[in-house]
Amino acid sequence: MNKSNVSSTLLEQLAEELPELTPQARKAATYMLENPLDVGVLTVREIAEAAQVNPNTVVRMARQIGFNGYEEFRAPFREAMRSGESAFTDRVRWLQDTRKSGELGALYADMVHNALHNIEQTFAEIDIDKLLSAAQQIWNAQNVFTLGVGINNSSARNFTYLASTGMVRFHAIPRADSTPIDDLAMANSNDVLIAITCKPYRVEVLEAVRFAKEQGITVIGISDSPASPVLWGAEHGFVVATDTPQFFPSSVSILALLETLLSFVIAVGSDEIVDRVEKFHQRRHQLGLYTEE
Amino acid sequence: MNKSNVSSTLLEQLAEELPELTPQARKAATYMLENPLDVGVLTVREIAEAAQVNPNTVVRMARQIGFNGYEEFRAPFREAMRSGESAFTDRVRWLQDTRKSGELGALYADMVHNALHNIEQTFAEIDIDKLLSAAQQIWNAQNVFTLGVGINNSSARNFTYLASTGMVRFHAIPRADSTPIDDLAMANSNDVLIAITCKPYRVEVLEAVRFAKEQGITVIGISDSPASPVLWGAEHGFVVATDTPQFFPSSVSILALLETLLSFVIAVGSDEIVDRVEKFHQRRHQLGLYTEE
DNA sequence: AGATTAATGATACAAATATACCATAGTCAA
DNA sequence: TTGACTATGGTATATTTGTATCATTAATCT
Repeated sequence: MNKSNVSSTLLEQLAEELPELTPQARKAATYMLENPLDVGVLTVREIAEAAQVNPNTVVRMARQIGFNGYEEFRAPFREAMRSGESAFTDRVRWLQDTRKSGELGALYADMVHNALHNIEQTFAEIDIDKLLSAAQQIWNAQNVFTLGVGINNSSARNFTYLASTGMVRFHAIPRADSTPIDDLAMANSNDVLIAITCKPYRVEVLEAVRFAKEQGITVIGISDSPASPVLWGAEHGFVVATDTPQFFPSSVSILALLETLLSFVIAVGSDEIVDRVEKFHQRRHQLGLYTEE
Repeated sequence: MNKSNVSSTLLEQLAEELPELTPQARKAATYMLENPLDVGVLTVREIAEAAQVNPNTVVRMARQIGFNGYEEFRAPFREAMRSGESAFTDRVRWLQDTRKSGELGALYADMVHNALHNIEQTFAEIDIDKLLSAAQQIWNAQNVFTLGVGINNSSARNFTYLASTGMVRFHAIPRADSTPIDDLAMANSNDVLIAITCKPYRVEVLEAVRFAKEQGITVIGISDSPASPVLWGAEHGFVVATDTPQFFPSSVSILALLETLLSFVIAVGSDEIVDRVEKFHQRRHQLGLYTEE
């Protein structure tokens, strides 16, 4: 983790001075901050082209930062790349270095290691065909309810939000001031329920799943154990890993799974979705919700 | 993404043809094999100097390998370094197997690979000391507001929910039917604002950050670029990687970062928190919210 | 041995590079 | 408005770059 390498401190400096820079220079600097590897490799014209600015601006930017020119500015980047110290070199190496730097370094490494391991484990266990058939049922459904209470509510909302930008009839439940079963009252066999709960299992969720099955709703269960009751009667079940060195479980792989599931739905759903998403964002740009650039 | 990267096969080819090369050319080739990073960065003269050969020899060597010149020979090296593929070896071998199983297998592998890579990249860039000082300020704060709109709202809620099981005065904003600034109206210099926004940046969030700074609130910014305006005036800034092969950005590493931040807060906050969490769950068990086992 | 060829180095040159210089388009104060 | 000033783009230039050419050396073979 030793980030005392030349380029990273230089990048920090660049980030600090970013607001002081002239608009075009900032555009150039922004590109370089986001693509530091390019700096070491590309020429003035090339990077100007990539950053969509005038080559001159690149040189001027380097001057505003305090160098004599682009060449001088680029030197430390090249040096960093040559010696391989440019970021994200060896994953294992920096994790090990981190381990040595005190207690918190160890905690940090554990957290990262766990996150990576959870994702690996989760996706290693999952059957692509099952994921696909779940995605198909979602695509064909009339309504899709995603149920998570407590910590998992945020995952349900995340998924629903993403899905809603391209498709209609996605609902995160329970809604505020409601209960899962109430929210499912109107659902029927054309609908899908994605139910998420991990140990210790929340009774509302299990009850909702039971209710859903009675109604003929297709149930996709997500849990942290293959023995979980949410998977019992579920048409599709996915098991995620949620370990942390902390008292709380990690939602990272649940989210990763949901994102992947959504990507499958999109793949199944063809281009229709893409168009809708574009319009969604266009509308928002027009509304001024986003800053330009 | 595709790890059948150009440079490595090129290097293999170079190694194979090494014996056929002329002595000086071999000297040059040997140096390049041992210092492939140099190739992407150095000029003919520079690398000739480094390899202790005549500049001409370098060009001739490239020709003997089958290129039109050094420039053409160097191109794949530069490209590899630009995209950062020169550094890391693939984490999970099973991903490559997956790749072969059809289109959806490739999508699956891409999603997983991205999730892993995003986490790696995110945590490789983050400075533990900064994370620690952010955690300390959170622990010492009177109120902690976590702000995310759109997709990031779920991350804010997730973090707030987790934190609230062990600590009081955490708030996810904007609350329903409210605006970020309204929710911050009561905040002051004893408080902390964690502001999350990724490209395209949401103006509400930027405005809230500006407002927060005026009020003297400590700002922790989380974004997907070191050039992001949320980081400009922020006391602490963290950059996360959010790439996906999809139209939507991934929240996975944001969540992983927040979980790690929370674990640091807990580490800073000593055992107090642990006790409270235990009581929190005991209470819930008593209330019958959980199923036994 | 000398004759022939391959390998290497020195120098020359055209293209590309970073940058200096100048012109123009905005921007703000008076 | 006008005028001063800043930011930006276009063009010119000195330098560096990759490469071609030629001279020299070393190796190989009658």
